[in-house]
Amino acid sequence: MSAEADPITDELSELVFQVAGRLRGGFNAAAAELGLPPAQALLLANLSAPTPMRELAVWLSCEPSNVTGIVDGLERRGLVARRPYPADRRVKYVVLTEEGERGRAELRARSQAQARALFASLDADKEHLRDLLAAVVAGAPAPDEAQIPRR
Amino acid sequence: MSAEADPITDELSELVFQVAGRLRGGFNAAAAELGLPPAQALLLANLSAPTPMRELAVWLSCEPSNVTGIVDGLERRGLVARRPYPADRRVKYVVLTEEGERGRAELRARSQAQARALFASLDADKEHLRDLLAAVVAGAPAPDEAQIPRR
DNA sequence: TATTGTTATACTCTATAACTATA
DNA sequence: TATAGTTATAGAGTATAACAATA
Repeated sequence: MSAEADPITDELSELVFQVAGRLRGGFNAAAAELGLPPAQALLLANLSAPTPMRELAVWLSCEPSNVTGIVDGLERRGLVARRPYPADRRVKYVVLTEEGERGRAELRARSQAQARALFASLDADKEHLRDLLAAVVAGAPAPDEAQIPRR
Repeated sequence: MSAEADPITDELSELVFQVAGRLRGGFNAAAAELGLPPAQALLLANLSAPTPMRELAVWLSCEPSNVTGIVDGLERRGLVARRPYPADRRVKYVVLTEEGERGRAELRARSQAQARALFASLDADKEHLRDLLAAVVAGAPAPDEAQIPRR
């Protein structure tokens, strides 16, 4: 079967990539305004509670060895700190500093402002779009389970 | 205003990233099956007619210097060729070889199969999702001007 | 032995700047 | 002068493998 056999799938893929690209661009711009590289900003935005390094690697869908460098960067900026975990001394918890709390709130506020502008024209259809996208996520088998879940 | 003031925007952003992530994963997997790195696969999938290098850089939203390496890779694999443009001898057109045509069709078929599976559960709502996403793209101001610049 | 985090290393992708050949 | 493509180089981002400390 040719690629032209299912035009609606091509349209959906193209549109999802476009919307995601604008969201990512807005997030990266917000991060740059705060002087943060994208990977550090992504970790900061999702760090709401003390979390072991190993779990951060799952959130970011990357190897644990890379988390070391990302956390190093956030620690150098004074936004997070490593804290020992007495019950298992191999483990280190990453926690937000007070400045990290402020930076995280600022980053989330700025990136959300961009996202709000992107979806503004939908008005009352926003719930509708959410439900359809949720159906896609729920209805399709997860390729792997690594997807920055909660906030 | 706090980040919790607009939960629907957070939900929409999260869901768009999840769906886009699965699409991208499916595309990259299809590319890997053909032995193509993501950037080369992206160019191959979008090359339907002879195109100047400069325009490919606009398509890929990257600097022209990077297109050189990507086209080098595709040329090494025999999938594309550079063709001189007599009317302006500075310009090179990138064209698909016969093997490139086959590879492109195969890549598009495989990635589309993954996308079709992802959206399958929507059934008749696919048109609905498409219209809502199209409204987002049409209703939001383009973040950068990467839209048919000149010529 | 297995696991957490780290280090060292390499590869991909991308941006900047300088270069060439044309215009 | 300006433009198309190239080259050289540097910087993120990520993967693999080996290591120390701890379990």
